[in-house]
Amino acid sequence: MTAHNTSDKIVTAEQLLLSRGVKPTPQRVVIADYLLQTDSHPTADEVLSAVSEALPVALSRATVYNTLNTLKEAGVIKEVLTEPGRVRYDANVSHHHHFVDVKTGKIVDIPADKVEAIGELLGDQYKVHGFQVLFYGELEQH
Amino acid sequence: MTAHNTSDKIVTAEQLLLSRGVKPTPQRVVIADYLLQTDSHPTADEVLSAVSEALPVALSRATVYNTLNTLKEAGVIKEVLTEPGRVRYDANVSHHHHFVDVKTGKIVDIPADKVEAIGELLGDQYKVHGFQVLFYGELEQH
DNA sequence: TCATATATTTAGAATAAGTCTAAGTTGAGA
DNA sequence: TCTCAACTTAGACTTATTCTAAATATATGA
Repeated sequence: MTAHNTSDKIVTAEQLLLSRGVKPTPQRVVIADYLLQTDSHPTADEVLSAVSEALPVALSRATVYNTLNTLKEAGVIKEVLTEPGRVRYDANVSHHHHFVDVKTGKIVDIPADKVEAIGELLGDQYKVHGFQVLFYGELEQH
Repeated sequence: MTAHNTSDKIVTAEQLLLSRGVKPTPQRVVIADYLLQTDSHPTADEVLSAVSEALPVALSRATVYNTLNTLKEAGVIKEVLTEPGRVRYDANVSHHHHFVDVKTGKIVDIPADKVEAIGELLGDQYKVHGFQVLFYGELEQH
């Protein structure tokens, strides 16, 4: 299966892993592939069950966690924290934001340019209850 | 002990709880009080040890969790999600953002108005590696 | 005040997400 | 083909949090 990465070129999960220096084992390929073709921001457990049922070979929970960490360290995927106690994963590693529907829990990507005029905006597509900007970086001394 | 809430009036933790319809038991008062006078965005465990050591009476872990959930539901405090696997708490319930120092883990509040021109900004006080806008709200149908 | 109902707190058991460990499997290169 | 390092695995372990059931405290009404 193929998927779009941040560039416009269509790449296979295998090619993507190779390009990031990750050995494309069958388990890693199938997990990366699943993340590339979904927009559902799944948890590790959701990855495990989705991939397991579409797969003949068994896949262990430990491998799912190992692989997600490997892919994250290699820059192939990103963590998304939206709710307490669970980590979600996103194969869209471009700079973007997230909109969480508080009723359904659905998470959709918001392109970075949409957020330039952060206050208003999204007005006709989304009912924004609130938003949280989370900065990562370094404090200067004192 | 007294603390500033979002208004300028100085209120005791007890007065704050009463105003939010939460019965001010000693345990709740001491926990709310601790949160009001710190800016460290502590986890439940950090609340437990900080409050326990400053307290003659024992305080159980379950009470800390119960109280944090009660205070959150009453709007006295907010959850802050910055890292996987841990929930932090903030008695500043005004609309504001957070800056996480990736070296030290220190979390500081960023006033909402600072974020109006989100891209540049913070330039001379902080080295911003990146930021994440997290929206909460509701999707319109389709 | 006393009795009773209700809310709160507690210790510890239970759960859930994630990590670790040690053994087994795989595959690339000599 | 053999070997070694990398990878995967099951299940034990850890950590954060919730649940349970009993004990305690508080409020209410006679």
